[in-house]
Amino acid sequence: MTALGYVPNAGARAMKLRRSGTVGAIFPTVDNAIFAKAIDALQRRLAESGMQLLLATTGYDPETETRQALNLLTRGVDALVLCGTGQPEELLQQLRQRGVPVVHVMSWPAPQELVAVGFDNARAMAQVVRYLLDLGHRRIAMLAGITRDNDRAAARVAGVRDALQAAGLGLPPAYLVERKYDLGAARDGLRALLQADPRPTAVICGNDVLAFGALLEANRLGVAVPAQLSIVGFDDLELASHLQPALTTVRVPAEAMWRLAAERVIEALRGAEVPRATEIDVSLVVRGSTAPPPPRAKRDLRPTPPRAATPARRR
Amino acid sequence: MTALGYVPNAGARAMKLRRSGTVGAIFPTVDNAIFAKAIDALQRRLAESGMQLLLATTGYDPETETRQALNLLTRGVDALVLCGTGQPEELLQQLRQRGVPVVHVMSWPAPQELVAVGFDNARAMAQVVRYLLDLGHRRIAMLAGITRDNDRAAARVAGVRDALQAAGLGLPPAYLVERKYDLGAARDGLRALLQADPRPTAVICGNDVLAFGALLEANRLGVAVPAQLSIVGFDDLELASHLQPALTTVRVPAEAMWRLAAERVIEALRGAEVPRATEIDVSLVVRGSTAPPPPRAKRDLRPTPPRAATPARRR
DNA sequence: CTGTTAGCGCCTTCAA
DNA sequence: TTGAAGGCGCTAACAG
Repeated sequence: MTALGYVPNAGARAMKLRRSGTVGAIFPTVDNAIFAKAIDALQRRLAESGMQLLLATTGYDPETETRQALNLLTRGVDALVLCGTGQPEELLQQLRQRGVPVVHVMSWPAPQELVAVGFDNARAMAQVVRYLLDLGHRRIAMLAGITRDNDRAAARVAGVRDALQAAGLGLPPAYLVERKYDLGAARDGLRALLQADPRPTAVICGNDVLAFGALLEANRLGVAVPAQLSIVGFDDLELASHLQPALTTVRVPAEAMWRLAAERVIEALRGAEVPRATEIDVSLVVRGSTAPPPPRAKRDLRPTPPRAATPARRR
Repeated sequence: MTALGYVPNAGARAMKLRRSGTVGAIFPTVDNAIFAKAIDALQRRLAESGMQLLLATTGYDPETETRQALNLLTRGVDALVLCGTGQPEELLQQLRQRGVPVVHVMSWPAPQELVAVGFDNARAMAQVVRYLLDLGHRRIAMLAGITRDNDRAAARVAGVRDALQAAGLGLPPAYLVERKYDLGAARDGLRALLQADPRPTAVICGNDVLAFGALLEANRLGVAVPAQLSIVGFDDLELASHLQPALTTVRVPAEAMWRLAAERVIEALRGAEVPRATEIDVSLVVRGSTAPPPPRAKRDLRPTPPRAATPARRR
């Protein structure tokens, strides 16, 4: 019978068994190494249990996320994996009443009723801030991702802001810039931050892509990293350790986290009681892009006399 | 009725309509920006036509590719998108007799009976070789991807080899190294090539990831790019234009190519007659990582007296 | 242990 | 225009 090339029909199978062996995952985009890793890990773990991944992307738009979620449900997915916990309430409610298992990844803590596997974005950033403070930095700026409709990006900004406030500092408007996660935007963001007066001695980036852009732009502008400017990223992508200087960043065990998310899905589909929120540990990896601030900048917190902003040479 | 949260059941629908509205795509891996772009483009174009992407990966293993293809068919995909044309004959035959539309992407030309959208990997590389020859290079080496089970990687090596041979040169074993597509392996590969005597004055890389690694390693070793060593990549990933020096590379219009592949799928599912093989134009983008060879190296083709190999400092 | 059958939810056809 | 019914391919329950 296999000689005849028979393969079962999944539609009929799904109809009878009332499950499709298919899990949906919705990502903001797939064009970011951190999500590529996620897809990879999810896909592999699900495949090990004979399940297939159905992929959808939202372009960071919550309405699209809702549409895609319903689309996937129509497609008969047995469960959903979502990024973060910031989904529209109406969507969450609909998923709840439909009884589809949902696992939220990358955020922790999470609202009571959600199943989540993630890390504490704010706490991680607070750790970064404390590290920079310990080095002697006082002028700490942030090159953040777009926080709108992105609970992780927002939590990272909040973490930085709160930690700075706790240290008697703050995050003034000129020290906070939001940019898309691409190298061009990141470079532009760094230039904007370098216009601030006094100029920051350290820039915390919302993720490694932003940090790569910042690093490249600093190199181009002749701003020495880390001597004149410290840069910190988030994610620890492969490239982070290869750049020169190597990037100090927050390591996220993405592979393990997404694998665990897949496991939660599988448990839930087995009918097992799954833990609500699971925290994944992240840690600061110190490399060459951070150092104490230059002596002149260390002295005080008050504005230095205005200087001409570094002119942005054309590429 | 939508107020009750009704969504149709895709299984039943698929059964009745004899199509699932689902297209399968099989990639070697998703953890490479070039494939991430591909997934993104495919997914978007299919979504525009109300179709959903089912994703599978092979880890560059042809057996896994066969298994995944059958898996996807079981899942009821209406069509398949595959990378390259190097699939096992038994798989292609099975797909043919089953009558599933299949589109092969990234390779051109393709065997008569296949529907393909791709570019001529060998010709693109020949163009790179000619460019380097015109600059005056004679010692041209290649840092290739793993060619086994990868028709694109193999075609790129063949393109380089043939073009060198046509110029009365060749690609001796010491000038050809194959490495996985990751930065660590690429750096190692560059070190290996730099041991060759005489040392190459230009290195053509199988893709941009390898080129990034080569560039980073050259920087670390203090080998000036492009003054002492020219480096060429393939793909034109975002990072290529941002690195210092910016990478000379072959631009592949990935977005357009994958979109067209999706279009071919859609046409085929409409029952339209689809063009067999469509060639996508690629072009060399000259940036800062290539220049004429250093004067000393330019002189002759014969081995220079052996020197100590560049010692590989630890990172 | 093997063989038969009902029904999963939808769409299309045919009847009223 | 609205309504009823068959069958897509499978599995599980049940009969022989």
